[in-house]
Amino acid sequence: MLGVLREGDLHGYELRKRVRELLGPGSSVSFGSLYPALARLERDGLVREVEPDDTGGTPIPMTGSLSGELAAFRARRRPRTVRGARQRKVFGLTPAGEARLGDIVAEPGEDDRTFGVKLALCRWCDPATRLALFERRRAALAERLATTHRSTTGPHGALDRYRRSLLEREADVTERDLAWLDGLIAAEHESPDPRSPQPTITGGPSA
Amino acid sequence: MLGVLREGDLHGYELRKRVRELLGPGSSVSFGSLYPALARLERDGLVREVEPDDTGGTPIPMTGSLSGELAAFRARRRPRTVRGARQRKVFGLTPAGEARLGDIVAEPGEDDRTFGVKLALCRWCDPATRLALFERRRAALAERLATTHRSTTGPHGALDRYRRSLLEREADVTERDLAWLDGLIAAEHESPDPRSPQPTITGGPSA
DNA sequence: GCATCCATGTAACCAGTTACATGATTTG
DNA sequence: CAAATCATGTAACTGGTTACATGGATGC
Repeated sequence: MLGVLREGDLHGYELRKRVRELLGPGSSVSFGSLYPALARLERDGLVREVEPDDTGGTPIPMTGSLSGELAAFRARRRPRTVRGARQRKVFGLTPAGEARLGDIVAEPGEDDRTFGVKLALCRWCDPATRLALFERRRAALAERLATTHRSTTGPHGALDRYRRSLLEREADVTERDLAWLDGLIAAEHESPDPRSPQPTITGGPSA
Repeated sequence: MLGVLREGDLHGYELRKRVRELLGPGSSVSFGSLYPALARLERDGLVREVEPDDTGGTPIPMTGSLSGELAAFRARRRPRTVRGARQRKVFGLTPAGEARLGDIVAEPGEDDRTFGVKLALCRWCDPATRLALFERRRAALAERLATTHRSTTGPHGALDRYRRSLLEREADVTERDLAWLDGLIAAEHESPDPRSPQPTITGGPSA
């Protein structure tokens, strides 16, 4: 949620949609978990209700140069029955929230799910943290590959063909992920920070 | 747990180890979840405490020579301090548990995690159910591939390179999984039920 | 005016993790 | 005998899902 909000202020309903598409199909983020989580974040001072500056909520243009953070102190609950802006509560990251987001990407201990999320958000952290994330992931995958190979030739000699196939697939995916990560790491060394430059030449974010 | 018990009676401690290795590295099954779950299964009549017949539990010296202790049905909590058989409670599947296991593999709605588990256990269900499982999974992956491709060329034109790479990897893995599943399905058509035959010719378990 | 979507929440329930408590067995 | 491992549990905390309750906005 912090990572999605980093890209622009949003209200809960829209935030949920973004989170769902970020986590990919099959993800389950219900309102019953999202709103309490949002309330917790607000209580901890990581997000804050802000003026709806319409960068979020509507699928409008791109490059929302995130001009938020301004005029946030005036965010009060006045009835905004303006067309297209109902009783929505729009949230934005606080500085503390941004810091927390950086910490989350930086702190170790990512599994398959969380690594995907971190990768999707790592644009917002500094190049060193990002590279460390990649290297950590690479080490974890290498370790896993070794474990998987041990399993195939392991003590339980008699694996049925389904489990064997499962292990083979696992090894295969892990190997490819390693190569994929190597590519990411190499790209990182070439141009460590793709966010600020916004290069219109060197194959930037947009095709 | 039902699936692991299907292969032999086990006590909780050993069951946890088996479940952990079944779910692969990075899985987290704690005692605090396992024992209550086991208690629920027993309450629901899916598992039952049985005599330890040493097929599972210890790879150590067999034949506990538990002589004429007649300890059979009255497996009370009395201290059975026989060597190699401590105060363990060994559980086995009941017929209802076996049926439930079959139902679980058969019922739709598997995500990435649960499909792996089902595949690892599908040896125990009938070929038709198994094939249906594979076909369902195949359809789900095809759907996902389409979704992923829509995302790459989607409305949010501006994907940073990390997200783009993530989507490309996702598409790649999904494509390979489709091919992998096709292989499994083909193999299924060739020999639908590999549990009894145990062919020693067509590329056995060990390399 | 009624259905439907948008939008925000709350309450009951369920389940998992961590940490704790206990004790038996084996091993050095 | 002390420490490590095996083995079974319980309690507190956390957090997620489902279902429910509410209400404004939009379209027919």
